[in-house]
Amino acid sequence: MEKVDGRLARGDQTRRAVLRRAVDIASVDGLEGLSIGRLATELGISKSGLFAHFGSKEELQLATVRAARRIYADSVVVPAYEIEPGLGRVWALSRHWLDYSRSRVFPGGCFFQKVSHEFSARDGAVHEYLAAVHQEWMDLIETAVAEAVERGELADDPVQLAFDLNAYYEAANLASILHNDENGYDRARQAVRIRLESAVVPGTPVPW
Amino acid sequence: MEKVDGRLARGDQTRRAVLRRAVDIASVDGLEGLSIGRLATELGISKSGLFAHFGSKEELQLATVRAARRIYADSVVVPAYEIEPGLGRVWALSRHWLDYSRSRVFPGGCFFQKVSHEFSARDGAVHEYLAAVHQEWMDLIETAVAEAVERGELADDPVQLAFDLNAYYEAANLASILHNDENGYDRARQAVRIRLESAVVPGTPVPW
DNA sequence: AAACTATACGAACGGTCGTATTATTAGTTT
DNA sequence: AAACTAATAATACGACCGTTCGTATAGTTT
Repeated sequence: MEKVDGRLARGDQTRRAVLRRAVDIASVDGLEGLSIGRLATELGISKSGLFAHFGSKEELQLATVRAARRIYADSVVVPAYEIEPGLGRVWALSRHWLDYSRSRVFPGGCFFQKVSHEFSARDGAVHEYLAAVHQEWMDLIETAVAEAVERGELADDPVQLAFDLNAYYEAANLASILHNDENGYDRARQAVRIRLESAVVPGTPVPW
Repeated sequence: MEKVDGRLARGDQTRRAVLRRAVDIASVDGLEGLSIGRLATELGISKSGLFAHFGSKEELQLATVRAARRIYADSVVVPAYEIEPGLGRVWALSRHWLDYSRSRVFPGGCFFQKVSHEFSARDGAVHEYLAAVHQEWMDLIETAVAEAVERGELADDPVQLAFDLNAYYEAANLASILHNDENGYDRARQAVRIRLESAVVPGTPVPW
């Protein structure tokens, strides 16, 4: 993948550029709307040259999802994990998720919401990978909540609370893109706060 | 549209059959995955004959969304409106929505969640219509909540509560299709109950 | 310098897409 | 039965799809 001196081989540079563009296109038009010819034209390279990097459309789609997962992790998970475990981290996770959607890290809003719905009712490798990423994400929220419970800051079922929080995020994302306004984010932020307040152990200092 | 004796003209029968199949396909593969050739083949009619009913792909898509809206209204809104206005109706709305998703009125789960995400970041008539239907739906929940508030059964901001409830519905729908299990529905039902309990005026008889 | 590998290219393939034009059938009206 | 209208079909079009192939070039290794 990488040379010893840190530079990228020629092919990896291309691959990286392709995937950076691919995630943006897919966040708007989906992984099927992402066509190889269109991608090549937009990047000014040949269709066949691009194709050779992946070998099949499905491999391109999988690579695109993997690339999006890295960007997502950097935008949401990493910053939230800089906060100490506990209620503060749960709150940070919520804030960063909503910022990630609002700031259009992907131009079409949350990449994963888009393509998860696109592939939700099909089968194949892409569906399975997306289902795994979704589960991974839910587990991550549940863990963050469970840590806050262990510390005596929250008292609630982590699975239920994680479900609720994630529901607010996604509803805000869809509303903002569909209606092109940002009201949903305030609604979601409010929903998160109310929901956390209903679970917070009295006396716990609160991060908002 | 309809003859005086109640029978449908030949063309309307075809149109109806086309749209019934179209909503099913679109709920699985989206409105772009819904191709005219495929639709004609599955119905055993000619592509050109089918095409003549709509005149363009976009018109077919719009007609499909309108057809889905009718089915949705019959499955969710009508049954909920048989209940008296108030908390009972809000609860009925939630139950019927979750049943509508769970029972796969559309094989791919909620038609509108699917195609709303598909067209969320594009522009054109389909996007606009879907945004309007989404708003119409949110208004409907808000109204149901507001009626319960007027009756002194709930005390909360109707817009906020409607946002939260709808978020639970959609999260359950996605989880159930993506992972092919029904746990999400119980989670959502629980979330709705908890959220309503947090807003219910003490002394109000509760419908669950 | 020669041999080899990685990368990119242009051209073409069989298919399917949405759409347009023209013909044929079925139903209704006179 | 003839005339007319509504509905369906047949055929064709250019554009784009994912994919394959043969070839050219650039970079590295010997």
